[in-house]
Amino acid sequence: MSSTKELSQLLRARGFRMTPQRHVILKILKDAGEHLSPVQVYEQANQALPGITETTVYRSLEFLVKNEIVQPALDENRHLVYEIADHVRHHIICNSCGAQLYIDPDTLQTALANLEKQTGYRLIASHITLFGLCPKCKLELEKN
Amino acid sequence: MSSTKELSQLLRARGFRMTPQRHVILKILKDAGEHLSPVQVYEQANQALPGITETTVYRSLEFLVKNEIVQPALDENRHLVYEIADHVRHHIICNSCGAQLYIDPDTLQTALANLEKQTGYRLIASHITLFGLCPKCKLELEKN
DNA sequence: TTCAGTGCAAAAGATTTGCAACCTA
DNA sequence: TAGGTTGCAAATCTTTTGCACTGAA
Repeated sequence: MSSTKELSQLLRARGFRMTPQRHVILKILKDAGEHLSPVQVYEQANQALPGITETTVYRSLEFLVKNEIVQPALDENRHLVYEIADHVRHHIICNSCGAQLYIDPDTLQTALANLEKQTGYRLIASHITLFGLCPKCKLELEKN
Repeated sequence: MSSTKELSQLLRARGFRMTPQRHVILKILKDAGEHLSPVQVYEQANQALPGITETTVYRSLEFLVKNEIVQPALDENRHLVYEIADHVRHHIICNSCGAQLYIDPDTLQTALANLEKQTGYRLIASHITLFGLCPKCKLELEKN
């Protein structure tokens, strides 16, 4: 991910600002290395920056998503979580038992590149969450 | 999608039951043809079956997901929605303006088939939601 | 008849809003 | 200094839980 200084410049160029709150939230997500719920972010942020509010955390997360710095995903309970958008990481969640499996990014890369060409959209493809059934639950359900 | 009778048998074989509530919820999602929020499902269900509770709607939706009959997705505000899992439909949501675009299913099919082979998971791939930037917002952000 | 499923009521949890004060650039 | 951002407080919306009762098979 870019340095804080680079980010500040980027945001400023877009008419926004870098603030201590956004900086702290960013650092938390970066250090976590996995997705966190808004409440988890708030709890950690409140350690680093006592007095920060949940309102600010919610607003900051939305802001960071819109600026492609942070990425939304669903956790195993289908709750909204956020993570830093600095690397590619896809995973599958089992609808039945919640088991999670991280998967080879390359398998999807070609298809996603094609999609970008077809649609003109730029994909924020650093994290795609697929739902399915893990081998164990698949067997279980197929028993009928 | 299978008939209600077939579904009843399937569920029964798994030790569960088909109830009027589940039947109504299923019909609503089927007729809607698009994803609905739990509250939207509840409102419609309450027309067809006065007295049904939101509790039941939430529990039924979770139940139907676990049995692969219904599929979770995120809407443009990143809220959880549900839809029937009877056909393939993927889409991209613009992180910035919320614009939605349905995309050619074939582009992803090969990659997803490979994934199933690699992981042993069965993917419930009837609806994948990708996040990105639409051409318009992409330009906007690229101005810096 | 059995036990999965529902309704009820309440609690808990998550998210949003308006507005004045604040502080980054 | 300007206007983007935050804190505060409250409202609102969403989701979950325990328990007794009901009804599908």
